[in-house]
This record gives sequence, structure tokens and C-alpha cells, in this order.
Amino acid sequence: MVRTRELFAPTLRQISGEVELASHRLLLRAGFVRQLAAGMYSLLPLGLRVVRKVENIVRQEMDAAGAQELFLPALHPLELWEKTGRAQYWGDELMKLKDRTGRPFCLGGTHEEVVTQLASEVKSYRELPFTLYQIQTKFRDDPRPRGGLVRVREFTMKDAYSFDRDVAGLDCSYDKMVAAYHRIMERVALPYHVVDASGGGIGGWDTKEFELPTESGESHYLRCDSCGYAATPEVAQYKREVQTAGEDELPLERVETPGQRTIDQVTEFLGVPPEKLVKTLIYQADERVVAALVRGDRDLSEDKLQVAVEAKKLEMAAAATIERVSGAPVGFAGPVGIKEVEILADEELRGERNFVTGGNEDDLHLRNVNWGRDFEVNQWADLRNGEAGDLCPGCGGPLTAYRGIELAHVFKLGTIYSEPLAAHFLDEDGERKPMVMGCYGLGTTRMMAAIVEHSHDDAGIVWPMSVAPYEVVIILLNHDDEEHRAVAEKLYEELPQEGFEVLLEDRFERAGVKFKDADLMGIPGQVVVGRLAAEGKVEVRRRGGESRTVQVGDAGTALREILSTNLPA
RNA sequence: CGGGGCGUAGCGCAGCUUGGUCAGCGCGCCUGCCUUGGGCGCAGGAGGUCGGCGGUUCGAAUCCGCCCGCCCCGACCA
Repeated sequence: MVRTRELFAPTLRQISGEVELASHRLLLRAGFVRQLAAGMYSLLPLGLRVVRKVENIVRQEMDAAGAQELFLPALHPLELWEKTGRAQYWGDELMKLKDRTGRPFCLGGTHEEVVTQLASEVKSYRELPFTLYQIQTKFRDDPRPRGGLVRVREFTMKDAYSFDRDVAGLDCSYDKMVAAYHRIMERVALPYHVVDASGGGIGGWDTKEFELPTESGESHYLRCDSCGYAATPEVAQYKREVQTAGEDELPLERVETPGQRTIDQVTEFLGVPPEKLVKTLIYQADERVVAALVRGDRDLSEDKLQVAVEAKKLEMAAAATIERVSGAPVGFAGPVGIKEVEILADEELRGERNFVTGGNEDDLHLRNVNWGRDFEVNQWADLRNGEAGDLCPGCGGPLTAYRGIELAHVFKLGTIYSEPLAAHFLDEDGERKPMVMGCYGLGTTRMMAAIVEHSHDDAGIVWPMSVAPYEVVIILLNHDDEEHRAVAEKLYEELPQEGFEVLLEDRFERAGVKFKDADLMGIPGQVVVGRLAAEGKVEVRRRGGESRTVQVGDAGTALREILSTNLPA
């Protein structure tokens, strides 16, 4: 219940051409948010109401799933992040600061460490399982914030953590959270795809992202439109066609390639298509050094390589290592004659003959290289990113490239936090074990942006009922007309009693301005008090939908009907 | 972090190439009149160290250097 005359919601008629994303433009124009600095936004009263509604939906579903809400500090001792190795892993993305005594702290980018330490108070299997969650501000010093509220440096997120005695228990806790997420997406009226993803370098498995499919999204994934299989390129499985060598093996040739290091350069220089090249990528896998081979036009998936070599830690080998094993400057490594490394080759190369590789000498490449003859493959594996056009592993249909906004992310952590932080319990058998954890994130401010991104038209935002900042706006057109004003005031009095959240548009503005702003703000129900008020009638409309003229006394009934769906038909 | 763009009145922009009636426009704001169903109309008015610092010059919004900030593409992203 508020009057627009008192509402702090400055609307903008124009906005800089630099602001590109629809959600960003509309949330700014409609007076929901303001930018303080790159990736930092103030939520104005209307924006806050939307976020609160999203939060309440999330809260209800979390509670219904048996999770318990708590509230953890945003400020963490850096030491805690060092125990799990994440201070280093996150690097500059973690916002660090010191207190007056010089003790190092950080602003939490997430809360696994803090919640795990808290959970370590659990002593017995009898206290398990449980799931904790909070709705908290997160800080991430992203190298490039973008897209308005989609990717920012300070944002609010619901993060939940489950604690179980074993993996079977985790699976159960995880399934409950996933089910809750499905209901949340339904309630905020967003379409979504559940996408298999990578747990990232820190570990975890069964990682899934809930993605809003939209061209303006920044995540990329592949999806089979016939059976619904979806995955990020790094983890996407695909059906491999049986490859047969189509050509005879030709004699190996050395070819001078002065200064030609990259695939593009070599392709250009030798005049061969990139699929005839084979990339040799040298990685440090824990203590070992491995060479991964993929076709020149493909991208290596570090996730798949890491699985194939069963390494805890995988990173590009240092230049010195590459030079040692290949005997050549970076850019000329190849499988023929390389030393001290295991060679892993992408399955796809089984069908390749006579390809071009680095020559392990400065400015040298080799032509007509063949595996088996010129070098031995130690291990064949799927090592490349999936691509659009690959075949679905389930049904064989083609995979399509999608872009999306990542709304939520779930994954199974196992004991990767409970072990270093000593979150143990005594099991039935008297054995001391680390708790088995899962974690479940959902960005609430991002969700507001995603809803706008998905639901708007040329005139402005079209909020679903479930998260609209107000459900009904009474638009009083002529403020000077006593009769009209009386009708508007009566509605403003009565509609809340009928259960509606009401905004009264009573500013000293012209009718046009009020209509434009009402559409821009996207309030689902509009009650227009205008000329017809003299006859005791008002116009009841759905933003983006139908409109009808009714007696003032019937406005509530008409609104109930017209607003019975979450989004206009 | 690499590439590109931008920074001039509260907001949106022009001016910069070619230095000198260039401190300009639209919207908003204030006053008065008028109007009240889709960002009215008329008249008058206030408001800017041209992102910052330094340099070139008789003279800099304009040219040069450094810095800061913001946007976009890429790298990165639990």
C-alpha cells in the first residue's frame, strides 16, 4: 500500500545507449535499481519488493523441503579459506581486506567453509542428516561484471548445504533440493533447462545448472531438443560415429614453419584445413606430465582430461616443462618423439590419418603423421568439448547450442570441505567419518533480472503475479476532479481488504505519463479511474492482456478474474 | 588481463576530424497561464571547474601524455 506521490521510484524516459540488456534498461528506467559502480547496484523500494518476493518463494520451498534457515557472517577470516585451499584457488576473485590489527579477512564469495566449520559441532550419526540455508550477500571480484544485474560483484544468493552420513543420504538430500528448485522455477514463471555441468577445479559431481534459455545469456550449453539432454560443452557426452580411416598412410614429412605456432597460423601457412591438424597440449596432472591430442578444429575439455588422467589437480604445464619434454619452444610440441609424457588422444583421432602436428623442433611441423606408426597412444578417451551438431548420447538427435542465464546451481561435494575442516561424526559402527555434503545455490537478485529478461514488451516489464512489486495500480487520471479522487480513494481503501497489494498513482502528472509509467513498471493489474468514474465505472485491465469496464464495486471481483493466472495469457 | 568504445547541465546527446561568438540541443526542473484518457501547449527562468592531473599554445571541450571511471567482445567465472 503506497501512493506514487510518496514512492521513491524515479522513472527514466531515456537511458544511455551503452546500456544494452533489456532487463538492465527496464529495471533502471522503471526505477527498480540504480548503479553505484561497476557490478554494484542499489535496490530501490520496488526492486527490493521483487527480490523479497523471490526470496519468500525460495524460503517457502526450502522450508518445505526440510531445510533450516540461518544467517552466516559475510566477513570471513581468510585463514578459513586457506584451510580448504580456496583462497589460492579463487585468487583475486576473493575480496580481501584486513582488520585494524592487520589480520587478514575476506568477504565471502560463498559459504562452504563457514557452514562446514559450524556443522563440525555435530558428533554423532544420530544428528544427521540436515540441510542449512541462508539468503546472504556474496562478494566476488569478477574481472568483468556485465549485463546489469546478471553478473555483478555484490549480490544476494540463497545458498543451502546438506550434511549426510553417506553418499546414499546425500543423493536423497540432493534430490529434495532439485525438486524444490523445479517448484521455484515454476512459481516465478521462468522456463528453464537443467544442464549437466562441471564441478569446476575444486571437485564435486552431479553438478547441474538451471538455465533460463535466452540469447542474451552468457552461459553456453548444448541441448538435444528431442529428448531434453543438456550439458555444458566441457562435459557434454555425444554419440561417436564409427570412424574408419579413409586414406592410405603416406610417408612422414618434415616441413619448415618459421614462427607458425597457432592452429590458425599453421592452417594458413600450410594451406590445410584445421581438421587435418592435431593439437598437442601439455598438461601437468598432479606429479605427472601428459600430452593431450585433439583435432585442430576442436577444443580440449580440461574436465574430461582431468577425469581421464584421474588427477586431483590439472593445469597447463609451465613453459619450461613444455620445452623440456618437447625439446622445442612452446608452439611446436607434437606426439612424435616427445619424451617423459603419457600420450592421451581424443577418440575422434582414431579415424584420422596423415595429419599435421608440431615437430618438437623450433619452426618445424610434421605432415602425414599417423598414430600407431609414428607414435603410440597410451590412452584413448573422449577429451574434447561437445559442439553443436554432435549427436545426443541418449537418442542420437543433434545437439543444439543454447545461451542461457544461470539461475541456480546444485552439486554434490562429498567430503572435500568436511575433510580439511575436520567436520567429522561418529558413525553407527563407531568409526569417525567426514560428513558428506551437497551445496545448492540460487541467485535471487539475478533471478529478478532473469524474470525481466524473459518477460517484457516494448512498453516495459510484465511481472508475473508471484513476484510483482505490487499486484494492482489504481491510476487516477484527473487528480483535480473530486468525484474521481473519491472513487480512487475508495478503491485504495477497499482493494487491500480484498487481499490485493495496491499502488495508488496519484501524482500531479498528465494521463499519458501515468499510463506509460504503469506499463513500464509492469504492475499486473491496472484500475483506471477516468471519465467513466462519473457513472460509477472504472476500467480494469491486465498489463499486457485483457481489459474490461466494470462498476466500481465490482472492481475486486474483476481483478480476481483477470489476475487469476500468474502471467497474462 | 587482451581488444574496441565512451566520459560535455539532473537524464539523453551534439560539438572534437580542421584550437579562437562553442558552452549548445532535447527532456526534466522552477514561475505563470492553459490542459487533464497515452510521455499536452504557450511564455519566462535557474542550472555545466566539458572525468582528473599535467603538457603544447597568445588561446584547449577540441591537440599530446599519464591516470580514473563506465560499457561491449574475448580470457576468466564456486
